[in-house]
Amino acid sequence: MDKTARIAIVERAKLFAGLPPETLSEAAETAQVRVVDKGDVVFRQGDEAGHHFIVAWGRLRLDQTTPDGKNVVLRFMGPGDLVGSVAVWRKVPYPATPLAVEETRLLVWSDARMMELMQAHPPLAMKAMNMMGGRIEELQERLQQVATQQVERRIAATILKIAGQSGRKTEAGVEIPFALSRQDLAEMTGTTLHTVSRTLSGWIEEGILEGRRSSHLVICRPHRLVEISEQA
Amino acid sequence: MDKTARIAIVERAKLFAGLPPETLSEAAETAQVRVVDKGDVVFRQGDEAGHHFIVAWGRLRLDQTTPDGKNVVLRFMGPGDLVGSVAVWRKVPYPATPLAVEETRLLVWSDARMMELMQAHPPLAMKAMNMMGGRIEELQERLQQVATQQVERRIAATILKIAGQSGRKTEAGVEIPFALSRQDLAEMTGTTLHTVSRTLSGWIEEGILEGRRSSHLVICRPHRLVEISEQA
DNA sequence: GGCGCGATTTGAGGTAACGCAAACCGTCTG
DNA sequence: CAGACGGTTTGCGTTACCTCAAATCGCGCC
Repeated sequence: MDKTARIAIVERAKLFAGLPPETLSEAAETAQVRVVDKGDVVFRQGDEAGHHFIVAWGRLRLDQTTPDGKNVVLRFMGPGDLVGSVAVWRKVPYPATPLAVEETRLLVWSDARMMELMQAHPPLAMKAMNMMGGRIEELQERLQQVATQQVERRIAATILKIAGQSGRKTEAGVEIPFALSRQDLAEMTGTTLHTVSRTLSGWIEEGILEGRRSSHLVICRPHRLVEISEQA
Repeated sequence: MDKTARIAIVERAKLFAGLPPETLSEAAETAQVRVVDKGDVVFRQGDEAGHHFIVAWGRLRLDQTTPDGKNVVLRFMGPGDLVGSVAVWRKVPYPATPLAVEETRLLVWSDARMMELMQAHPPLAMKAMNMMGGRIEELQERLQQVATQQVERRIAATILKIAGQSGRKTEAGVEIPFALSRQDLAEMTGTTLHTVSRTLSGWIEEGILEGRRSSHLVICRPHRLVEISEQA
């Protein structure tokens, strides 16, 4: 990966978006590159946090495992997303495990390097706070959903959110361009894969979705899903 | 409120803790003071965000109302806690409403003033990120709880967390020193006040708690509550 | 002291969603 | 192509929790 490519990645990253070219250039130069195969993890929940990552290509699923062995999917992350920084800044162990659901390439900065960058370029700190704020809002919204809405609405909202982040238009509708299992959806919405399967089956019957038995999900009637996600 | 008092408050605030005296002094000088009566709000969800607040004395309940009229209690806040900043930094409307559950006094900074402070004192930005990170972790933990654990465990964990933040030792046990209704607990744990009431009744029977019919909750056997919050 | 309001308690019945279990189906492997 | 495997689908009994409803209590107010 040459420098131009790195700059392009850095430029697209939410953390650096809109910053002056010198900043981008310096950030790109000081980054390492790391490739993670499908199924492998970037780091593990509980590891000491020493590095910041930005996704260049690929897709990660951020998992949190509870003491009693249950798993929660906190979010999916794609190009431009920042991974691990919250823990590094707080000097606490990584609170979750990012697992590659497809081959993924990341830019890496050590704690020290990122610190230098942020001190040399103050707007970076502002950007970082902005991003963290976004995470807080997202989490508050999800908490509210899980706490007040019933399963069908949560599943609909979750699929729509993923489609909004990563969906691609095709002839048939909006496609989610990676393997998203019923188990994943269950662990994002706080339900069981059985309930997710039943719910999706229903929607496929009604022509809202396509994608029986794995393959990628395609949303044929997004508007209908929105209705479900908003229904009283 | 004189300057010494303000400095004492600023010093205790998590945002300023450990910073050099000049910083504290400058922060204290540039703050306004605001008093909010019990039952009144500091601002409303949806208002344009223009001010940062730090709780000096008193207690706030942070409420988020959903489009369909349901309410979620995001957290309780006491002395030292920062209110509103996430929205100000993100330049989005306040996403929730802080309501005073007792008379509360706050220090106030305009967006511009806080910006100046942060530019003059870079460690402030670090502190701010640290606090936001803490919120993220807290929210992730609560999401995990609501998504995977059953109601009894969630209520136990919530009471313990509140006791940890605000509890006071008394002869009978740890007391939660403000009015915490069953409705509040229900809106924090994603259940109904009926279920909370039944659960607490059970615990009072068993001597784990005291506090039938309002009055303040007292935790007589904290260890037992911890067991419940961890039980498989 | 009597009254009325809001919070709490408790009961009874219903149901959304879970847990278990079995069948099903692509896909990869040898 | 047979076989095994992992994700999925579906049925059925169970249950934790909700909803509706009523009784009870504490407190402030006149």
